[in-house]
Amino acid sequence: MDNTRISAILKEISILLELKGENPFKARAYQAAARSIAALQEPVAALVAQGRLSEVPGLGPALVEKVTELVMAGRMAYYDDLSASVPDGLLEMLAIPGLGAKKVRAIYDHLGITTIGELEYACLENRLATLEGFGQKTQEKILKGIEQLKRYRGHHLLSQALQDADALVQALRAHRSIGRVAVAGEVRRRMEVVRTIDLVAGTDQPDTVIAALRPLGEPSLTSAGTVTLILPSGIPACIRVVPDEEFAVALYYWTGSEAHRALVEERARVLGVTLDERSRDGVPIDGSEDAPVYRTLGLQFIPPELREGTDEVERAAHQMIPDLLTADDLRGVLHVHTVYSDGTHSVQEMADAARGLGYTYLAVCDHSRSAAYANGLSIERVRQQHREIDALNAHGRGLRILKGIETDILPDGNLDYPDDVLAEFDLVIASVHSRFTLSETEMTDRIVRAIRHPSTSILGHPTGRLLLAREGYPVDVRRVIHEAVEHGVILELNASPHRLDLDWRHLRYAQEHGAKISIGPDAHQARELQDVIYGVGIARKGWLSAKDVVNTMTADELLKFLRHKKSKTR
DNA sequence: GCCGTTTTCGGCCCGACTGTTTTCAGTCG
Repeated sequence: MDNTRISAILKEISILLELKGENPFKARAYQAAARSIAALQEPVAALVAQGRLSEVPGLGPALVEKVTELVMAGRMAYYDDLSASVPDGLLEMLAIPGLGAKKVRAIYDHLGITTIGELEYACLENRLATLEGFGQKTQEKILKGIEQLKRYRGHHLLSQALQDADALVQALRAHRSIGRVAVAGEVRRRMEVVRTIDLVAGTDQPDTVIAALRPLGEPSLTSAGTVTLILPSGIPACIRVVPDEEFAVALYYWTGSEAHRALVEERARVLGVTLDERSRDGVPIDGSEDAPVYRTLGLQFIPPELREGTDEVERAAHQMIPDLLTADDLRGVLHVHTVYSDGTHSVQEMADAARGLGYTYLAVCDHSRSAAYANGLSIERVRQQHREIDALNAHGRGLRILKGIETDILPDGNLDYPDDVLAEFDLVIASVHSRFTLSETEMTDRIVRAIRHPSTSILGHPTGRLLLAREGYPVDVRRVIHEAVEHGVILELNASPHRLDLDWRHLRYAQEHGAKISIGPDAHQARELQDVIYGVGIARKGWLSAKDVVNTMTADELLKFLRHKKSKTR
């Protein structure tokens, strides 16, 4: 059992304890232990074997015993009992905005409701509003939340889908009788959320595909030569099994999107060519990729991320598809948190991890003082962190640490420190973390005010959305983009797979209007530095090239760029 | 349930908002 799974179980116990109304500090202790284990560099199993589990912070005698049981026996009686005593539906209800453990408990205790479906029905019957502590507004809010959840249902984060797609590809490649294998569909197009994982496998033996995938679920063959299965994560997968010589066209076809295919087929029609899901004019096009499909139509290769049916085919016809950003173009990491605020690793640990990934600089951007929940930095602690960064930079071993901050944009649009303190940072990310309920005009004015502050370098996660969990706050994104361009402020493409904000649909508009973009992982632990790959996918989807993205610069170039901006606006 | 010390139990992160109340509980970031 790996650390991720152990951490997840401890986290679930903490939620179950809250739902049962147990001592909240006990629940928090489990949460702390979960976090602590997630941050460990070595496997818990190894610590158990060496009798060193008690050295992990947050693990006392009781938890050492329980975690040891989990590792040795593969299960924990306490968790099993707890889990059995709480209906699964109650955990799902917690995803509804405005519903916390106490309210869910009350709904269960007084109305006997155990599923979201029943809850919806009770709201429609006006039964919730009569419950003590609840009212009309709460009932409406819950109904709205349920509507939102329904919209999200059947969608999955790109990060999970990519991980699952990898596992599928590995499983298929392990079989010699399967030729070419590639990821297609929404995952290949790097949609921020996906409904299915599509793959194309070149073989005339669907049975082999089924055998190869049996360890991952219960694969079955549909009549159209498609193998389907539901993965352990809950994501459905479709593997299109085609003869190897039809691979290239099938990969093109199943990558989509439908709108893109319509444009390509129109192009083919004009050229007097027929293109179906298998061949061109009945003749297969050979290739391990689908580039030959585009070549045969006289088109420049269209990277899968751009295949959304806008103007990509027209651009390709005129050789106007730009060189898109690649992960190798990035030299520095912007926007990570450390133990100073709500991160799990120290400045040095984050720096070591960034160096290990080949980056040459790292901007540490912890939370500012108003973010009490995230242990935001007082002015004194800012200075303390700066001293630590200076000391680490004195023998930097190839990685430079920049003094950054993620400052809250206060409700009135001011930043969270006096101007003289803000001037001490190399880089200032300004983000909205509170008061999401302003009107669009008020919110936009608030953000514009922050953009106009001379110290603001980057506008963090510009719309504040959390994918499959929370809509962004209302904001006039185009106005924000224009203000940012005018005042030399960089727009963040937050690469956390939960955010991917700014959205790629806005990124292209920003790029066309001269905006500069930074890609930041918003990492709260070392492992999350690798989240930049999701940002790169979305950047490509937004038609960005290396020149549009500021962390393709060297540290010196970036600092010069930021200083220039400051001197211009002061 | 953990931690630290006050060596045997008290404190554990907090401020603001919202909706329900009529002084506060629950949720959220």
